[in-house]
Amino acid sequence: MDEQWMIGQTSLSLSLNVGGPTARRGAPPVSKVLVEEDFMSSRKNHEVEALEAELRRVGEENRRLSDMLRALVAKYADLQGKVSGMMAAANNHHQSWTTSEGGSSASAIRKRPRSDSLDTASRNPSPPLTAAGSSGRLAVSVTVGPDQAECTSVHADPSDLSLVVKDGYQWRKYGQKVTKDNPCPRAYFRCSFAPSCQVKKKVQRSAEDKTVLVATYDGDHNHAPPPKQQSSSSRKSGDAAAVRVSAAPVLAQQQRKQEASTAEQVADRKNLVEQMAATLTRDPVFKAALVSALSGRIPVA
DNA sequence: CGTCTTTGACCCGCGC
DNA sequence: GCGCGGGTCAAAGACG
Repeated sequence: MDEQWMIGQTSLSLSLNVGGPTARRGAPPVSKVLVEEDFMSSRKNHEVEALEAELRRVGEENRRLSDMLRALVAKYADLQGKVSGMMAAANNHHQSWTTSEGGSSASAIRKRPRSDSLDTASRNPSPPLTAAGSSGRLAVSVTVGPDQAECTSVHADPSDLSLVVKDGYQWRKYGQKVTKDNPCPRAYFRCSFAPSCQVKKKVQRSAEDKTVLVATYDGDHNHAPPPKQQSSSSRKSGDAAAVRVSAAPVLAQQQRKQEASTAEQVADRKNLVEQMAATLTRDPVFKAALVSALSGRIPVA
């Protein structure tokens, strides 16, 4: 976005020459015509003045909007830095409790089904996986309520009005409701990958920040996440219905498909891990967070 | 044609 | 008992 260009565009100088006598050539100097021309000229002058006033007003507004935009961009950069820091810290924290703490911390954060899956990107506080085609969505935070409901806030494209949080699972929307405390509607989803899976998901835009989608997960999946190539690429919600119609054979089929594509997935994951590692090591924020985390663990003399 | 989303209606729990 | 609000159902239309 080129703000300077936009600002520059507002300083328009209209070289208008309205109602000038040059337009007429060879016409006899008739007084009546002159009077009319004077009248027209003064009228058009008024119009020009009005237009110029309007232009000035629009220019002012444009400057104001530009200032707001600059402030917004600054805030965005600031927030982005903070998010990077948080994600680096979360990664560090995640590693610390998965590697050193074992069972005790598992009660604080509910274990996720197959959390190593690539498709659970939006549920894990990991860097944004742009390669996964998540349309610019960015997981910001994951919290767990006392009733085992896991709450995920996802930054969404404000222009995207859908309440879809891509987490790699297949969801079937079964309801939508406007709640009292939030003008944005809440959408209700059920896991459609396995008919026996009782997981439910509620997705609602945050009342404070409408670009934030808040997804509340209720329950645990009793199945592995669907293979990546089947999730919401060709279809909006994948092959959910086939699973519902005849569960057992299709599930077996899914398992076979999964086994067949395991080698492919392993290669994909390797690639992704390498990409993520390269990205992270280039990121100065991550480096700084890593240094501070390591210096906290390794006593520096 | 099968499946999904939409949306109004219905159900149920809770507070008064 | 009544009203309110959240959650779910199910018919209808859309879509691939």
